Amino acid sequence: MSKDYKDSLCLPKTQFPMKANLTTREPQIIEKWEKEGLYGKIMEARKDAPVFAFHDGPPYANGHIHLGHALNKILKDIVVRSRILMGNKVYYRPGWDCHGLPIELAVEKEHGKKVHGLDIHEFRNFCKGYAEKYIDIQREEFKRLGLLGDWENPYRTMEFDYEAEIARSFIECFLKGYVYKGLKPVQWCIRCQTALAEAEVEYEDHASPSVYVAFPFEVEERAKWPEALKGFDASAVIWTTTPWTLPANLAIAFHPDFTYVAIKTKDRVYVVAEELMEIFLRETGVSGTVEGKFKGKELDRLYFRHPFYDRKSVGLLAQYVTSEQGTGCVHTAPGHGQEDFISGLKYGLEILCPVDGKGNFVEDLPLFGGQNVFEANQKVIQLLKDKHALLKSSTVHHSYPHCWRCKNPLIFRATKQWFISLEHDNLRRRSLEAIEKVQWIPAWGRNRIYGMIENRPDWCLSRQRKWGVPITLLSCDKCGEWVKDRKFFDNVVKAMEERGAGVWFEADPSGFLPENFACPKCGGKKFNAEQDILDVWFDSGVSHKAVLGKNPDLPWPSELYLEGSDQHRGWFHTSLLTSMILDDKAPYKSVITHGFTLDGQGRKMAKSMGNVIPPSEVTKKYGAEVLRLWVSMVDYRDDVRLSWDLLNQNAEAYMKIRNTIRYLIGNLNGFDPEKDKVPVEKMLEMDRYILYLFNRLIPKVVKAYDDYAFHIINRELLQFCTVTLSSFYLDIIKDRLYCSGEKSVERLSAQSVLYLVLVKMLKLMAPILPFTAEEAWGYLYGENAAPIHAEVFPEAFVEEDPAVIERWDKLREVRETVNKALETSRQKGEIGKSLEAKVVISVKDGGALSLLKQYEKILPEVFIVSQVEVLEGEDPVVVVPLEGAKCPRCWNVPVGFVKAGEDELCPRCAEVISKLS
RNA sequence: GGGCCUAUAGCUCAGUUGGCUAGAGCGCACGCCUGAUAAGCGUGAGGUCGUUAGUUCAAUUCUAACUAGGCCCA
Repeated sequence: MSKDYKDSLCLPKTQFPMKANLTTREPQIIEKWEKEGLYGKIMEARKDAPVFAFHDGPPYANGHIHLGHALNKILKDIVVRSRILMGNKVYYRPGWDCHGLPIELAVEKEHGKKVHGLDIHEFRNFCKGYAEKYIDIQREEFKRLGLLGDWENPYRTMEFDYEAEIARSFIECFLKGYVYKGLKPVQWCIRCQTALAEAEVEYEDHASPSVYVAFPFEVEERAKWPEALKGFDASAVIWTTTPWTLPANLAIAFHPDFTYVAIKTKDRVYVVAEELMEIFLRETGVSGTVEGKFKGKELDRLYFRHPFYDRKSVGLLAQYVTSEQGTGCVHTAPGHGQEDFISGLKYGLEILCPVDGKGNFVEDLPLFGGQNVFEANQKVIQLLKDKHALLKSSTVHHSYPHCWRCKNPLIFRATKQWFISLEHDNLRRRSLEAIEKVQWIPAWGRNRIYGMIENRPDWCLSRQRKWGVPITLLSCDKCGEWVKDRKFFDNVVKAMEERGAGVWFEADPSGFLPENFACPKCGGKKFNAEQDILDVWFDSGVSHKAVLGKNPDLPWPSELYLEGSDQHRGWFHTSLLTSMILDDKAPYKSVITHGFTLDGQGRKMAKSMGNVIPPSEVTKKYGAEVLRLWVSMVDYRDDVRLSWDLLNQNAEAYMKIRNTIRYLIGNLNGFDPEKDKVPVEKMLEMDRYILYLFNRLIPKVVKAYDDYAFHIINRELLQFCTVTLSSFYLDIIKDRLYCSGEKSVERLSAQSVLYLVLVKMLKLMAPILPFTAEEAWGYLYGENAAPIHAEVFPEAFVEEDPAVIERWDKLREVRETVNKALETSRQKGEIGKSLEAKVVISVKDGGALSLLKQYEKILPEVFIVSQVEVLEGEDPVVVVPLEGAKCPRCWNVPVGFVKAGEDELCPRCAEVISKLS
């Protein structure tokens, strides 16, 4: 029985725990970062460095963060951290969007009826408190993900100076002539006499009249009619469930690509869409024959006679015309419907709305003046019947919008609203031109936002709400002229800076007028103040004004915006428009979008589906690093999937990386880089080979950071750890590390590689795995070392020898063949571990033969076998199980033994032992 | 219904301007090791490249339609 030689080996040794215990360790590291002021230290270290301007899009201050937030903010954090390691100064100032309807609704829900009794200031205070509460909650949730930034000083759209900036920006838009007041249909409750937002609408079953109405073609234009109609006096038939809107009818919409048919009955000719003809005939009981067909586009701008007023109704084309119900000829009243309104704008129609806030027709409306709209339904139907315009009248039950407060049915009613004109000063065209100058990542983002800006209607800015920044305009009571006095606006903005946007509601805003101000138009002295507030999209849309350019570290324009792809319609869009108005330039140079988070099956995450994974549960179960690793694994430009299964996969990948790091640290035990580092040119060739491979990895990873292609980094780092290091290099050098003399050149050479790789690799992964990088950094350099997060990325650091790389790539191929042969032998039960084998390689190819001959001495090490013989011949690889005794120290089966004390050891071990004593 | 986008092994990704038997890692299966041990190593099985048509000598790659999914409109 030979003695135990374990003590004579240099086995890996470290306190770096194998078990990450992220759920408890991460919060400790975060606390440490805060305590030592890590972010301040980094900013200090980059004091004179070039600034990378990055602007945070503000999440809405409502509710807990969800996975989408986590994805977004972790991506941003990887950007921030990687740019810092590229040597830039990056000031990340997080923001929150604080105003708006969802918070108002939440406050109303929270406080119940009590809220209705509150005056506007008390109500706004409740809203403010609510937003603050959720900012605090979200801030903690974000910090838990390891996000680096100025969390003590975020920007908040409800901050007084921010509110003042919103007002100032709006005033600029107004004074530059972009802002006008126009009509727009909104959901309206005639009982509460108020506009309702979509979120306040409840859909319930409702019984409505259903009528088919004929609109005769204008006979005077017969020449322009489709051929099929020319011989007849034809009528287009519309279908509606709101007969009371017929007095406001100004148009009939057709689908340009639908086929329409002329149906001849015994006394008239009706036009309906071919696809809906059958339903039409069945519903109305009309019978007739098809006399001809034509496309909807032939009806563009033809005129029809209104069934009971002496006026025309124009034919227009619209994509929204459906072939699922109705007749394919859609009654259009621009004052009473969203789509009707859009079409009305497009065709230059009046936004006619002869209905007041109580739901009564205005007094001067012929035939129905003063009547309630719902009660007027039957009278309209009767009138249609009298005019022989009614084909059929019945009742339908369908889902219809109701007021969530009083539960009464709503109507669509045009109301006066403030708009930003897309045409004023060529805003639309200039914006489109600006889009071309921005780099969109991925590239299709350009098409998406371009199409939206190209086709969007004017921006409706006003909301009949309380929690927001008021539209600070006054109109003359006498002549209606809007006050454009600079001094007045300055006073308003100044007051807001001091006391917040609420000042507008405190007293009569006329008080902000200069003394003795009179209307320049009529000399009037009495003014009325607007009570509406601004769309919250305007708030966040001017963040570039309120946040950028006020601090040298956060300049305007921003280098980068990074948000979900829904923001092409949202923040990117509104920011662009306001910036074009205010500065005639986009506020960003490049824009990155990421996709949405879906479940493991690629389905949307929803409470009702039970597939929601809250970030807090991920950090609780796995830790932020695992979530961050997931973010870096997926190609975020497309939608991304997350499931517990996927997290598990990432937890294992994390363990692989962590164990590799741990092993490197463990084997560097006792290694003093100052004294022990072997210069590259004196290293063993295999060690240099690994260094070359790692050397190639560095620029690849740094470039991927620069390109924001994080999933490439994930793959490259993980593969380097598993393939190059763990299964190849580390496995091979075990013998050298453990069994060679502690300070032998063989061992120090390998340790030098481990050291270089570890230090540089930690920096490369620090943006993705900041906690782990920091933890390992501490084991290398001690707890008080300069933080890894203020380091810079490594650069390629050795001159590669391509011949070495080529030779070793080839040797690795041979190694694979040898492994297959060993496995076969193992399956046969001839050997267990590979050290029990001798390998005989026979090759014919001259080049390969000389290569193997050249390396014959170290091949046992490379293949992790005891002996290797290289022959010229045809048999590729023969595995010979070795029966002989193994060296009790290194477990190799040597060709010959050497006496060392009481035992026989292999020559190498004998020498090492002899030097020990 | 419209605009934009996506679809390659169970999962996450590669696949240069169309051209060898479509790759990797993970997972899985089987095995080895017990001196990285709640670790490490080896081997292997998995793909009609969403479907269908078209262009071409040749299509995962180009075109169209369809299907499924996502975002934004309506």
